[in-house]
Amino acid sequence: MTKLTMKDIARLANVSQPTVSRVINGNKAVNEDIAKKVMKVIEEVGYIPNKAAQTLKKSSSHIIGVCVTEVYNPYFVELIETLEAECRKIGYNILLHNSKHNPITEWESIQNFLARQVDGLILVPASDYNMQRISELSTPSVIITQNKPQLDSIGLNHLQAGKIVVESFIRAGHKKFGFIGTEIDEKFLGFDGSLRENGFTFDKRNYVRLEVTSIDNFLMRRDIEKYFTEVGRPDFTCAFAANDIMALEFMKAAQERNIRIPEDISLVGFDDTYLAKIMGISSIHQPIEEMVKMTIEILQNRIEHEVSSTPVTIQLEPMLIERNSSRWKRID
Amino acid sequence: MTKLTMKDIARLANVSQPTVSRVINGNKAVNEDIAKKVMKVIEEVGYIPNKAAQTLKKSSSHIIGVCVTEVYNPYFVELIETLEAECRKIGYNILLHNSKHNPITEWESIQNFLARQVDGLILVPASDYNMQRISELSTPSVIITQNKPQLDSIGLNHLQAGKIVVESFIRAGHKKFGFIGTEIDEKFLGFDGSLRENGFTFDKRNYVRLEVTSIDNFLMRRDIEKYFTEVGRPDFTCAFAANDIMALEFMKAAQERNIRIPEDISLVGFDDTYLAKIMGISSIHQPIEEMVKMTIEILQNRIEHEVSSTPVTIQLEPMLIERNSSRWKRID
DNA sequence: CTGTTAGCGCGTTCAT
DNA sequence: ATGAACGCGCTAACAG
Repeated sequence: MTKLTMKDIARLANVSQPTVSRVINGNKAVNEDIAKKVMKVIEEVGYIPNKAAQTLKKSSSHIIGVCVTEVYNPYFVELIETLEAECRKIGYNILLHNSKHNPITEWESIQNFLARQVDGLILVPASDYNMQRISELSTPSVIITQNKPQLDSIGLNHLQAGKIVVESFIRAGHKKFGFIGTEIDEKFLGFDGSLRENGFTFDKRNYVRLEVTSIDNFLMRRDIEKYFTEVGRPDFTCAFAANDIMALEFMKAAQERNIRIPEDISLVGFDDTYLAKIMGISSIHQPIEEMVKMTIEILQNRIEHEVSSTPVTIQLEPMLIERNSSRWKRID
Repeated sequence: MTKLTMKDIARLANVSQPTVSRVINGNKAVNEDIAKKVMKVIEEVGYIPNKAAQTLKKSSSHIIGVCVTEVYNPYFVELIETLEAECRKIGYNILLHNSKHNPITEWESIQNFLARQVDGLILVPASDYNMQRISELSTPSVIITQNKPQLDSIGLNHLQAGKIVVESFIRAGHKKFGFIGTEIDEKFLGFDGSLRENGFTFDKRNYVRLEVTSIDNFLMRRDIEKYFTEVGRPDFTCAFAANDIMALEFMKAAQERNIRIPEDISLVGFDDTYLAKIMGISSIHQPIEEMVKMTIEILQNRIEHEVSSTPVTIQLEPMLIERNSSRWKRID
């Protein structure tokens, strides 16, 4: 079966090609009987309009380009799934790329999106590197999970997240604090800042540092093992991990050294993914659905109304979900 | 910055539009100086060719449509990531859909792929429902993870996987066998068949059955809880789970009831995902990279040579990776 | 080597 | 209400 075009349908239905176009696009100005006949032919032969031609003609593809930084973390998978579902509801498809935290790759992806005539971009940014030129694009874009001044963005208050965790640790009687992550980000700054506010200081040796490039099981485990080898038994009684995977990896590595969670070390993760739920790890909840819905609303607005006013910045508040990994009162 | 076309570049470089096209497509029959000038202009203004127009002209989009059944299982995430990486290497993008085990959704996705002029399809089938009409498409397609007679397919020998697991259980001294899954599939048939061959029978009450629709943490857990509530302490000393998530959920639910893994119940999962690695769950390894590479090779062949010979069927052999969840000799 | 011409499949005037 | 004609941006065939 060779590809059919509108012309073929027109011939089969004894009408002109524009009439077929009108029928397909629900143009009312067309005789009902003719419309029915055309529809019948379309059904019979299984004709599907060529979106490349439609895109070319309307300079709109009904595709949203999405670029995330990783998919190892189930949080992003859930994010993508929700994005896809919500986009589908309003008639958009998603073109998905993975920058793997690499700004060069991110920019290549964006070029590709533009070449494919996407109507909008949704980005989990790999770094600040591309933000400026993204803001200069004629294609509207929204940053998700983080806030960036130059662009429409919708993120979580990471500073506040760090603070919430510190406060819960302090309430539970902890005095020595650990952090598990890849970099000095806002989560850490909130964590560190809140410690100071409460009269504590963060001991740098309690930073379990993973490489940004350690985004698989083997590499993360290696970094954590390295920490234990260098430091021995950790000098903290509670720890905040930058995401649930890190929390889980740390928990397993600790348990193998007979460090009990939460008795010896209380643990809080980030993202509140299914991993945290299954494993009973406390975690900072990110309201994915809310974020996604707002993101798409903003984007759709930009696409349809093209109002290039000042960037919209929305910041959602984090919530700590307490589970067994941190349900422990410290008495000493 | 409004969208630029080849015509604009041509004007800026004082050449004709087809010359720009030649330069971009690396056509050698073009004066070097002119080529350089054109390239310079392209660089300066940041021109990107319109792929919708290219697609329309060449009736080839350089897109592969991929439709999977779920993304909750990290196995599929890894599969998708590998597919994307391999496709990118040969200049293809991926359009990703999720059928959520629904054949209707699957067919809609395929229609969408065809509308977008994809050059090929890669499918994790939702059921046999669409196989026939997929085989009648003019767009080449390959089924991955399972074997289907009508189509090119590359899968794992699931029967053999069930058999391997049974044999390892028997060697460890087990006599009462459990299965955790959603349906009577080949894994189960291999498991059950091998039990018979070895003089055992599978007790239906030892089937921990999850709904096909239970593809998230909450629902799977509910199904497993239901099993424990109905059956009480399971009457098996070893169990084979249809995937790693199920294995993990079962493990956690069991442990909460003071059933020890592996001492009381030895456990083997399926897919050998990072979950199994982190949690020390034995699992059947699926050679993702090998599968993906072969899939793409077959597809590329079909796309380029269009040889519609008989379907290619490749079946890879499973391998059991033993970890702590089943390292236990049963003596009774 | 380069420019002119045509046409991919569709939506959109403009006539009728 | 319908058809003829045009053009979206690009590649390919053909002249010159």
